[in-house]
Amino acid sequence: MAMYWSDRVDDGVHSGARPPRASYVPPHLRPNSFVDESRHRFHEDPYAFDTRFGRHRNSRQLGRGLVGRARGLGRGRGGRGGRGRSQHHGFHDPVPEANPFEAVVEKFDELEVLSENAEDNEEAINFDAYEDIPVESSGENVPPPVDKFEEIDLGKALNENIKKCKYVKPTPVQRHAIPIAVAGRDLMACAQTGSGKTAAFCFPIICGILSGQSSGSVMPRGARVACPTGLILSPTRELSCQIHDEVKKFAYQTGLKAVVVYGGAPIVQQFRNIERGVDILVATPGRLVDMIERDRVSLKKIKYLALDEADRMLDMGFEHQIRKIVQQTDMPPPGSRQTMLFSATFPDEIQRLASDFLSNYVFLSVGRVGSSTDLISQKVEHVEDMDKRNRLMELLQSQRASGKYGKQSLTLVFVETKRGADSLETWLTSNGFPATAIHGDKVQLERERALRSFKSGATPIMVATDVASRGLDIPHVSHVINFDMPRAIDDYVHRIGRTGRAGKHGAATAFFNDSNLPIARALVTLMQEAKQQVPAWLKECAGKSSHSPGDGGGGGGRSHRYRGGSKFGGYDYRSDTAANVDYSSSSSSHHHYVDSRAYVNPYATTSYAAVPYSVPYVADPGFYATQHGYPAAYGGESVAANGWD
DNA sequence: AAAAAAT
Repeated sequence: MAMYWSDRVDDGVHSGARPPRASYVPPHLRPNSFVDESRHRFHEDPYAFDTRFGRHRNSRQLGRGLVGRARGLGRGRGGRGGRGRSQHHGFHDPVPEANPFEAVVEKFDELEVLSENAEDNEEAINFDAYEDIPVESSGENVPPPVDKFEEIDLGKALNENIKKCKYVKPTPVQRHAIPIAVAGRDLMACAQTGSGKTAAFCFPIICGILSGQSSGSVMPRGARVACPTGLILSPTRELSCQIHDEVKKFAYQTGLKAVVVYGGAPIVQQFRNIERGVDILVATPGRLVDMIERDRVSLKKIKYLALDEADRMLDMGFEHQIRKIVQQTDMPPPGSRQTMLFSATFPDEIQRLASDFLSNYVFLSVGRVGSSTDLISQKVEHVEDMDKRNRLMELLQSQRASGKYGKQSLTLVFVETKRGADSLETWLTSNGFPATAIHGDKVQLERERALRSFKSGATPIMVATDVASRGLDIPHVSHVINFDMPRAIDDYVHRIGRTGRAGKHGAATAFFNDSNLPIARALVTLMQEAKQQVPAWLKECAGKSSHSPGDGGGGGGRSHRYRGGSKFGGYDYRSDTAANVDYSSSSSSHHHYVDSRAYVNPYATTSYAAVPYSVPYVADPGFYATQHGYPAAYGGESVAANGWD
């Protein structure tokens, strides 16, 4: 890569000082805008989507730096506007911002076709299925939900990007969470897998930074400490990368810079990336701690903190690191920053831990209906360990025979151990099934290669440990097989959530035997709430199992309490904690929205999701009709989406 | 007894 400004740095200004890295120039030494801009034009030239979305190059230039200022004025909040940022990037950014939409052009083509169909079919959508969207919010003065993105002033640039993402309408979690977050409130949000959580916390962060007053990520003179304004933490490297890809799309041409850091990859390159300025840092905990300890990242400017898969982040293995990051650094305390926690599952105990990080927060729970669990046909088979491979083979053969196999119909197989993943992959491959495997013992490059190969359909089967259970948005996963059941029901929820995304149908098959008895009860409850047929033998197992780690009855160890009695995927623990004096006061309010119609939503009858659900939910009786067969309409039509979950 | 996450 050419180093445009290294000369400039070396001559004069810094002659006596330690020579900076060739790739790094402190913001105050970067060249002025006009010189830079001409170079920009040259480098940026072929923007595929420009014609596609009818954008003019002028508007792109406008978008760089000016938009923020214009918006700031428009809101009367002024302050920093575009100026603070452009001191270290924006017009001055030496590295042209890559077009984050280019990579998904194919996907857009697909989407256009599908959304046309969706419009045709719109009236066929079974809105009875959405009759009782249970949305519950609690906390003081909860900002009301919106029905359209336009109802919130997210700013011109962000609105443009939302359009480019083809998000026509907010998903339920977005409708509720975005107004809460844009109002500056802390938030604990429980929303189903595949329901658009990433955008729900990204939009407010981007919007907030753009309109904020702080000088944000401008680096101190001569220092190489990056001071991001927004921090997004996630539990796996791949998920962090995925979030980063989304953030780049949402923040495109806003002048904001998003960088991702994670382990298993050369830290030097990541240092280079953050040195160029970072407004929004996406990270896995370990690498971030490392960078903080090396004084390369400071969290003192953090105004927005988001934890994705927050329950996992506060789980035993992670809690220490998270506390270190959130409570033992120079990060501003709750109240001085805005904190948002998102997950599909939120056990009480984790909520209790999480409240340490929050200040007067709103709890939001968006229920199952219209979410992935309703769109996933769940099936449990009693299979002994020694029969699992044969049964898996039968399933795969049956899928192949019915054409539900290949690029558009991926199968994700979850196993318990890393070793198990490797051996199953080998076995599948040697039996003629193109499979790959992903787990934490593989080097990062292999992990990424496996994921790519799976996504592309080159190997339509992927064997995975729980490294792939959370958050990953892999289009076209039509079948999730729990070859080994997880120990905790929450993990089951996340695993099956890899299918049935963005309104698409999915199937989940679990191999269950006596070693899984501990989660039988929680599994039955979960399936019943998702209106799934539960085999009689499984109910019997549930009766037999004394205490499951998921039903709230168990004691000791990691606790995954599943609220059998709740209609919701999540439940504000504050509302049944008498001891919690902070929130049981009369000043707190408790909203319970049932149905997009009960809460007047004239748009609910047209399209429900950001990416319209094109497939009406109709329970497939054929799924259970045959013991081994798979339904013909398996998987339905796909509506690919990004930023879901 | 498992997976993940820093080197």
